[in-house]
Amino acid sequence: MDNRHRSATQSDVAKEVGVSRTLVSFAFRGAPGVSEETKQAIFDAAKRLGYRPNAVAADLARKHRSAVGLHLLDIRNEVYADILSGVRMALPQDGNRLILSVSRSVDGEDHGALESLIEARVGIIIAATLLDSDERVHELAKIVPLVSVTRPVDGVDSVYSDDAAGARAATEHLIRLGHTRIAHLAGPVYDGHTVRRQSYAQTMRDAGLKPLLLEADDFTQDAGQRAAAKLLAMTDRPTAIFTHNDPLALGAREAAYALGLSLPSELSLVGYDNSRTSGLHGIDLTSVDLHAVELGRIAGTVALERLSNPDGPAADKRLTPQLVVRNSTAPPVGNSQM
Amino acid sequence: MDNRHRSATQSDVAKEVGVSRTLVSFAFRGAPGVSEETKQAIFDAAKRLGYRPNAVAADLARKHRSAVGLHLLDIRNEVYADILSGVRMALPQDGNRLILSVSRSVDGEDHGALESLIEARVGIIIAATLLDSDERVHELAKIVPLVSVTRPVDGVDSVYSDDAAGARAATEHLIRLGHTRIAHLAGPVYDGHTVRRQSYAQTMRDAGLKPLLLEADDFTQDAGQRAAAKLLAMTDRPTAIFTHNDPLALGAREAAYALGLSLPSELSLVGYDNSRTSGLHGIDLTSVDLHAVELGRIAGTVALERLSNPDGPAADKRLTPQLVVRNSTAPPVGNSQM
DNA sequence: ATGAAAGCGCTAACAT
DNA sequence: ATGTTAGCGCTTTCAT
Repeated sequence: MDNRHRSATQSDVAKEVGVSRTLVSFAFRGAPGVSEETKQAIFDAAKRLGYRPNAVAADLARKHRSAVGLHLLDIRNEVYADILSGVRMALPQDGNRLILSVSRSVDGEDHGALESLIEARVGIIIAATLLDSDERVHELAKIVPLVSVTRPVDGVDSVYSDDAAGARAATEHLIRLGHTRIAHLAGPVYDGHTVRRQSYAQTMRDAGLKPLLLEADDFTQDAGQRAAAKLLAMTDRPTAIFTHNDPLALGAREAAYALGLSLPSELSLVGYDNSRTSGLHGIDLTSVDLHAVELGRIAGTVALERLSNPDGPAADKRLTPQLVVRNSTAPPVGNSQM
Repeated sequence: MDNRHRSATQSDVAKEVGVSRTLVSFAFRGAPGVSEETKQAIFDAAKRLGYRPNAVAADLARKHRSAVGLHLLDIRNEVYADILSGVRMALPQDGNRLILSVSRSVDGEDHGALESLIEARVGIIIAATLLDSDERVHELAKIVPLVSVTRPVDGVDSVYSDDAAGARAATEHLIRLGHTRIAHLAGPVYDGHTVRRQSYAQTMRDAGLKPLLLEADDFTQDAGQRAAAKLLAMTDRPTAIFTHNDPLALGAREAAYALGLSLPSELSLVGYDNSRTSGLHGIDLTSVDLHAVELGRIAGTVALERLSNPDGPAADKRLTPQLVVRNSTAPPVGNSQM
């Protein structure tokens, strides 16, 4: 009884018109060698029968796979939504199916996610963000072409932002304002995701300052709030915090207000993402723009290229992030020593 | 040369082990009737050859289609990201492929979007939000099972929030605070998407007040800012604005600040969505929560049910929204008369 | 427990 | 211009 929605096939159309299936196939793909007359007859019959091409069967018959698998770490994070919309922009209107896989939670074990994309026989996987180990990423890349977004992986198509430069710009901005006790609120640690913290630490040391790093247990606003609360409870609490991403910064912001602190006079804050929220009046969060939409757009383009040229050299597209200074950062006040 | 990534098939495994394809198929689906011994041999060989089941071919061979097509109006709107994550929660870990289709822009012509989902032969389409005419929705539903999220459609599985109640609650909240010049900032008009404005207008009239409605040309923050700027430039400008959604409200907020107004003393604002942003310190936007994640979760559940019972009666799940009062609303001040 | 064979809806040589 | 035939990788009767 599953045939309630069974649709007509090429055979049905062929029978109706009185021609072979081949002609129907040709007609629908605009292949040459079908007379105008029969073409019309075929389209008419198709319409009458409500025939729709079955893209899946077509893909199976053709050898090549055109579907694009998109893996998103956390769709509720604006960055990933932006990447998704960038990818969409790059893909042709009606060309490649987009098969989505979103991580359930940041459990580090993205296993199932990519696995299901592979079983769906996508022609390529765009992954933003891969949390797996470098080793495993290489294994996966052997099975299916991979475009790593947000994280550079050797020998694998990579589209990312220069995190070292971004973190340096953020840290230097705070140092230049006169801050000395600058903390970095990082996320959980994963292969390929420690660039920002390292660049921060290096920049601090280069300035003769002591790095103060705290890891949040997730990349969310709540995690940021919890972690920042600890940071702000310290006897010699930092006068500035630079966070791994905007949600974390927004969480830190809540923690600060909960303590009655006011920004930026008593605490300077720098986020990372330059999400729409950060530009809102009253939020005014200084943040590093990593051009997420652009990242997605380029990733989509790279994927398309890879699909048509499987053996070309791995792409390595690095965008330069941009520090957007707003009103959440200011020089430290003299009496904020305690 | 496309075979660089060609993976092993059941035949390859069968050959390697020295059994028939049938056994391999059985073994991988856990079908009964395969001895432990051969099962082991099969799995071993599969591993050796790097065999991966081809879910697409399997779907083709089986008659029923298990893939779920998800249509999202605007992924950069948090509501849709929430719906997506709700849907994900409802679908079994590794069960149903999720094929995504996102509208390029709000051009009203979602045509291609759903069309490509149909050609991808998904078993069901979860659509949030359908902008098409009622008539066309019914046509589509004849071709493939449809779950309409966010908008009730007669005879079609629908999962939505009681917009009339939400809009009424918002409007009454403002009336109760003492406002009389309350404007409604609506979005572009589409079939099935005028409930909020109508409920607002009705509530106003019921209170003996005159509705003041303005349509933004999109559902975005920018559109909201543009439209609100007009509203606030009126000689007898409203003392309160209730918007169709949060981005629109956030835009109105920017417009207000750009004019040097302060909230909520000089302008009360009520949004709709209760997005994360609205709860931020300094934003504090009073908003109607439509439980987007829950909407998605239920839609996923309904879709699964429909897949296993194509002929059941259409589901009609209506959630009750909740007004969340924050600090963007207050009584009008006496001297705000102009 | 195991295998043979037909078929899912389509494409792609290879005829005619 | 049109038709024939063999697959694509898998599931599923039906035999054995």
